[in-house]
Amino acid sequence: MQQPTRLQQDLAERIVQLVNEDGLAVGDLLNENSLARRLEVSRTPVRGALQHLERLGIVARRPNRGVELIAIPRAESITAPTADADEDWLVRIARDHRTAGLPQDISEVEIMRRYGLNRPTVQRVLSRLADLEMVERKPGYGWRFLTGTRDTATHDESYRFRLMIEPMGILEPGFRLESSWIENMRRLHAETLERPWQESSSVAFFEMNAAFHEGLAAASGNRFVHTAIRHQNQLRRFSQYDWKFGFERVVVNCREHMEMLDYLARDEREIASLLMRRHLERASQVRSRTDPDPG
Amino acid sequence: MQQPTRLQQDLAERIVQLVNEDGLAVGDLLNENSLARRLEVSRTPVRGALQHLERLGIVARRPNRGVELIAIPRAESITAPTADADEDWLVRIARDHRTAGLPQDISEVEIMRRYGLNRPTVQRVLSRLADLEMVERKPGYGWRFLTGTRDTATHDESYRFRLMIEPMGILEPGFRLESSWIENMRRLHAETLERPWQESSSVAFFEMNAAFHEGLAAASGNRFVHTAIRHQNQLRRFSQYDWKFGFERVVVNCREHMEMLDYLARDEREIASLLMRRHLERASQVRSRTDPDPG
DNA sequence: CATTGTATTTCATCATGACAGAATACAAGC
DNA sequence: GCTTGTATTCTGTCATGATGAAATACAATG
Repeated sequence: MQQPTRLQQDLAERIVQLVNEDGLAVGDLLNENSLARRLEVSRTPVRGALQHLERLGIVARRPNRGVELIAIPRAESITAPTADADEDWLVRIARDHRTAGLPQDISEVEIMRRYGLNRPTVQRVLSRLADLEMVERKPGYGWRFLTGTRDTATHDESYRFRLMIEPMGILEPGFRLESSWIENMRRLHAETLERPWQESSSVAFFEMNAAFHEGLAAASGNRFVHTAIRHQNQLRRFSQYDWKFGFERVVVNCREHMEMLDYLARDEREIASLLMRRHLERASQVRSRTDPDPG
Repeated sequence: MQQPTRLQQDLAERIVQLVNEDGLAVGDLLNENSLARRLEVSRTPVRGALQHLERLGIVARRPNRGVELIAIPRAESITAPTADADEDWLVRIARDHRTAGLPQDISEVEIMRRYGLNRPTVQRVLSRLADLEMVERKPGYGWRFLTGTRDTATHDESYRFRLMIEPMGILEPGFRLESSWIENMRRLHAETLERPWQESSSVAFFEMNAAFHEGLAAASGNRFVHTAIRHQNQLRRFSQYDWKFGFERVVVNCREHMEMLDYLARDEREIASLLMRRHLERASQVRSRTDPDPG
């Protein structure tokens, strides 16, 4: 075994996390069985993860005695480079269509040819795009892209939908926000404001933005709210990876987010909800200024 | 070719529909090419559909001249018996789990064995169940059912989510309702009230109920509202196919729906929206009476 | 006796090929 | 020239087998 599996990398990360949470020290012994039980997985992939950690010099195997902790690592040092393989194809295909690299109607084999993908992958990607209503199956064979004429309308519908949900989500009875989450978000926003803006920052900015809204949706305690917002984020990911509104809009966005965080930290949810409403209303108008709706 | 394909049956239905819409009479000729163009499909499946209609005695082929209409059928006489093959498995598997016929954790092959399904079908079904958050992939192999402890909470969350969306959907700027849809819904509801209630009516009642809410969501003109409600209906389909609240609740439900239809027919959308809010609030409390929440 | 090491079984994914149906092109008939 | 008839090509689904990884059972060791 050379390259650790996706699962093994995940487990390695989670093991490091557990080590930190349990406050273990150098020299302590880890136990394959209990790790497997806590991670809800069999011993086999746990061993793979431990071998990976061994190569990184974090643990050392003591035959028949346990796995000794050599160094306490930070979680970041293990993080796998690849996130979700399919996700990248989703974004790439959607973009290629927008930039007219792909025809409106297309077959699965055509995509296989163009991108050198195998059929299962293409099918997964297409069915995910279909969930997002970006493509649909044609009656006979093939698929058809749905975006095109409806793009500007979609934008408005998306914001009106979020206006129904996000402010109300904050008022859900089960709403509960970790203070560590708030702190983390504050830090990320502050860093974004301090760092000079570059073209390459747009993806990171988008993801922070998405994480903010998704985190609040998750905190609502209402899984349907959460699912709906995750869905929205995934959709917006296609069209907004290339941020074209300049840094001043980034500043406004971060300020508004941080204001909400302030009130949420004090559990002033009614105010936060109102701020969210205004935030979304403002954001929805941004496009109209730069790219006015012909309607 | 013996049995018409799924696609061919669909096309047969749509051809009948077109015949009715166009007001064609017995003796008129149909044209394969134009049908294929209108149905956005090649001639091949159209021919299959026409052969199907020929066997049913609705058309007759006139070689090299056209396809003659022998009888004007009602759309219902063609309707295929099978709706969506996967859908049935979805419902069945979800129910089998609820009634403890299936273990909490299960592998794909286990499902293949139990139901005699092939792997692609199992994978489609499982991934759809995963979209509905009824199952999730275990870290290693296999799947895990998520329902169980969370069922009562899910019920409340679902209604609160719908309360955010459905009343607002009626107020969407793009809202537009076909008057034929209103009439059709009125008729269905009236029939439900007149006909004696039987156990077997519960599925039909559920589907009418779902069609009402989904139709209004579609009318909102906001595709995200529509998608979200479709999603909710699919979810409720699993737990509510067996209606256990008696006929009096059916009566209340139909009356409330019909009241909304009255106002919608007069385009009194604000009132309809308010009625929808109250309707959902009442419906959400029904369970609490018959099956009180332990929390 | 608890722990790791090893072997076996089970599982899911991928690759390949067969097959049925849809798309396309061309021929034939009125 | 427009229509259906026929043949060919293309596409997607299903079936099968190979492969690598996870789950499980058992052995070995301190």
